[in-house]
Amino acid sequence: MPELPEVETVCRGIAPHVDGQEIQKLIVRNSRLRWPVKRSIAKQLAGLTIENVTRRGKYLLLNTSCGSIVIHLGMSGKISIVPMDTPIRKHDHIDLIFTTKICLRFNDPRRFGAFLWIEADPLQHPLLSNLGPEPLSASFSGKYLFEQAKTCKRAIKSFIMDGKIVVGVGNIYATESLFAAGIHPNRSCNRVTLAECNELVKEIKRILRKAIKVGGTTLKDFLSSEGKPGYFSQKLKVYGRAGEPCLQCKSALVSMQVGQRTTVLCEQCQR
DNA sequence: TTAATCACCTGAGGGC
DNA sequence: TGCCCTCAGGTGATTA
Repeated sequence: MPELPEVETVCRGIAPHVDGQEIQKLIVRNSRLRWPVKRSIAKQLAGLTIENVTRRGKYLLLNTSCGSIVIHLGMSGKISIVPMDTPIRKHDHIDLIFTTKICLRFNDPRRFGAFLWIEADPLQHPLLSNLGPEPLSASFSGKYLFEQAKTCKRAIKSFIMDGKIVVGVGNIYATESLFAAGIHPNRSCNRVTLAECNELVKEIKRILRKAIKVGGTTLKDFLSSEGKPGYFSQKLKVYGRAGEPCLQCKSALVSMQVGQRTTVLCEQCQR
């Protein structure tokens, strides 16, 4: 399931293949993604050149001179760079074919992903304009998190997974970061101190950087654009380990629901 | 205004 | 072996 490190890995993986490429055509085999893919955009895209590939939160932006293709991988989305005559597999919904006969292929079994064409500054689009800071940027600090959290009564885990607060922190990294910071995921935001916010932000940044370095986390669904798995799952300390001993205190890790998401925690180490 | 819940969707895994 | 059921999860929309 792609989170920020996975999307960053894909972004870095596809950029060398698509930067400067001229779009020949768009093939939409299945338009039923999170939002219907308008087949009419194929005419608009033909002839445009991808100037660069960037990322905002979990959105990939393929930027051209007159707009951007915005891709979200959802829960199970994968992007691969393949020769255009590569056989179609199940769930290969979209092909973006370049004049060099290279194809950017979007595969998404669960179809929670998105493929949009935005004819303006994508960062002003409603989907992206309200997003919080990038977690690895200087603007995401302990002080920022504390200021946002101090008047809020939500569970801290739901809070740091809210894209309006900070982008790109999904269930896996929120779970791991809260364990590393020793904070119970169900604690109300307004009961988290500035010192704890500093520690939590430090851990979020550390864990995300580490995950990016090894290419993301492979659980059931994620492979990079080159088909390689990420290796961060081998470093997870709590996620997916309910019932197993805590690596710090040896007591059994427990599983609970926070904001309709499964969370694993150590009740001894997280308060 | 804020927070919680719902809906979307399919593959994996377990039970029978 | 095959069928059925449950679970997993990101995020916008809806509801309380």
